[in-house]
Amino acid sequence: MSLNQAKKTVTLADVARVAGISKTTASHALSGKGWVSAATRETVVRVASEMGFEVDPLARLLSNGRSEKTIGFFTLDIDLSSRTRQMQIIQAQLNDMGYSVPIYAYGYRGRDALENQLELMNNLLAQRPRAIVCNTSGVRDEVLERLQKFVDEGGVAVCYGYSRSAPVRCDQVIYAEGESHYLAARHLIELGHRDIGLFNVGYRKPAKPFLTEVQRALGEVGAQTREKWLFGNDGTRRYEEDGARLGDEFLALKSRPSAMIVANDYAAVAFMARVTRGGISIPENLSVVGHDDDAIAPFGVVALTTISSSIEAVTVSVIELLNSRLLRDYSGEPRLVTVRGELVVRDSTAAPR
Amino acid sequence: MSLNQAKKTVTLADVARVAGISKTTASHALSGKGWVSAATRETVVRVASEMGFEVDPLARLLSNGRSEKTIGFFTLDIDLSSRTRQMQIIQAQLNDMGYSVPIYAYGYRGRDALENQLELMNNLLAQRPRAIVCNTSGVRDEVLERLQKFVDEGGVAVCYGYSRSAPVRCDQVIYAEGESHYLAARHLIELGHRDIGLFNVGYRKPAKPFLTEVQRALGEVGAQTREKWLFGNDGTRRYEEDGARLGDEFLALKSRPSAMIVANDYAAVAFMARVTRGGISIPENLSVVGHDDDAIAPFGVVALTTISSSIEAVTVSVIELLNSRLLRDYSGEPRLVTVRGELVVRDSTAAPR
DNA sequence: CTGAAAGCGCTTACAG
DNA sequence: CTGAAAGCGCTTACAG
Repeated sequence: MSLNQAKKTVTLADVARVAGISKTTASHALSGKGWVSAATRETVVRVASEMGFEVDPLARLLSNGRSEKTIGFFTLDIDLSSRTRQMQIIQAQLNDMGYSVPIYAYGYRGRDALENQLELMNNLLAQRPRAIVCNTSGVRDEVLERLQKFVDEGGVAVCYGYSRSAPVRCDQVIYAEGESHYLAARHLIELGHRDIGLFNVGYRKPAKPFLTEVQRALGEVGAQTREKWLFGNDGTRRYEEDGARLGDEFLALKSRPSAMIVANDYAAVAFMARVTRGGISIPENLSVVGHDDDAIAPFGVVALTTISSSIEAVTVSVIELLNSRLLRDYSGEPRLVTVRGELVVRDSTAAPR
Repeated sequence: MSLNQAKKTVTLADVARVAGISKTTASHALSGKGWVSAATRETVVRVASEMGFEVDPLARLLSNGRSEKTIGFFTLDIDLSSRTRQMQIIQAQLNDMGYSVPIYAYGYRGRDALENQLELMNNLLAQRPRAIVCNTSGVRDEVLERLQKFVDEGGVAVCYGYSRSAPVRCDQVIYAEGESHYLAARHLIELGHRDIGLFNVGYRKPAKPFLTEVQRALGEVGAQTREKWLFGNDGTRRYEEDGARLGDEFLALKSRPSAMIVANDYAAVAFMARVTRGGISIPENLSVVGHDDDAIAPFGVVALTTISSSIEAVTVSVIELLNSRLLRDYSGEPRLVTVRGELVVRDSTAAPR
């Protein structure tokens, strides 16, 4: 709008003037701090509501420090998976506790260059929230350093993410990703599989904890992974599209593994559909295990065996850690909670051949 | 943290003192506004960075009005569907244009009581963003009134949502939901179906534009909907769960329709899986059409025929409307852009029997 | 119980 | 080119 017709909003001073008292008293009356006679308070409250007065949170913040009722949520990617559902649940719970919980996210996967991440964190920090919940998945160390500073200055932060604990001295809950993949591999091995392929989302090839844990499981029975059967992607597409591509690559294989571990249920469901239509029947010719136990898992071409990533448990822990700091004033050492996945057997896995 | 050891952060005044100049000049040097000698500017910039100075956005805001570089995103529900992908894309584009785009959402479906909605909007407004993008789906009029006030005060807002244009005098893009369902119904009717069932998410029964448009299509061939075949839900579960329940209800039906229009692809996919395992084959015994063309649509038990909700088109329009106001300083009358869905035929529909 | 005054950290006319 | 001063809208010792 070119004409900045900003209607003068009503301020505390206006209220005070109309009510015939000082700003100080008006402030006290409205906030409930300090002493004010019942009569005065009543007048002020009435006048304020008549005039449509609302305190400017900015001014309040500037004059008194931290924003007590807001908790910032930092996450790089809001994907269409249980992970986002998890964020929602955390947010909902905090809302119920009376906090405002704006989400600082940066578009979708593949856009989170360091510079963008830093800016995002700075924007969040600028709100001076009471606390910060940080999904550390994909977050760079430089960004976590800023978070560390926030903590050092007396802010409370709770981080959650995969495998490695983030380099921040704050409460954390981590999901033991490697162990989960180990579970998946063990399940397949016990069924008799030795030729196992891997697919990871967001990495060119299955990376660290995923790959090594599957190799460990395989090693226990004298088997190993094969380079040809290691798949990944660049993490910019949707899970289903990645899964379908994987299906194409799989169908093009000269020699195929008898089982696939696909690190995302949506990708796994799309993969199964593509491969089934390519003539492979699951689980007769191919076993598939997913990851996350997303809502879609039971409803694909065949009900998907998967690893529950304990969305629930992570959520509960995050809230609990936060509560102990916020409500119970706990101020001890940072705590680390580890959550494990569980195997959920459905119909997509069976003995090979 | 009980001991509020907040390290004194460095302020503009500190920088000015160390650089041996006034706050005014320091401010000018840093912001690039007003005249400052090159030498002074250089000194100030160096000192500032040495001291790790960063302007407090709050103070800046309080002293100069609106927050130029932030655009607030208001949406009630971040569901796990294309709708969220759409939000991400809009956010990403705005990020690329240099805006910070915090998301103000309120947990998940079913939690958005008026009171909560209002508070959410107030929190967003408190940021004094340059602009607001508002997904009006499910948003109450009282909340939109607040948004109207924002617009009246010179803020720019763009709303987008289903069917009805929101009661706000601002640019809007609406998705013609009713027409889309009409398309779905026509498609089925042309295939020969007369017995069509409906499922809507978030409503107890298929509501206004959905129901009436399907009835219109049916009316054109002298057919009509049947009360028994109208399904809905309360909108608090995940789409897949809703779809599975629908499947159970469908299987329990004494007489069944020959086709179902399911207003969400995830629900439709789960519905198909459940019903298929219950012995119904699609499309031989039952045709199904979904809605949204979500990423999952092609990958269920059978590839789903659906209506694309033109996520892309909505996104483009929202950005364009925003740009014309923000970049090109357009300040004319509010504009209304209508976007239509398109039928995407896949394998879940065929002639009945 | 009430109020004058200082202060939060910046920006911006306005006067040199 | 530079700076003293007022102001953004509130809160909070501190003094009545």
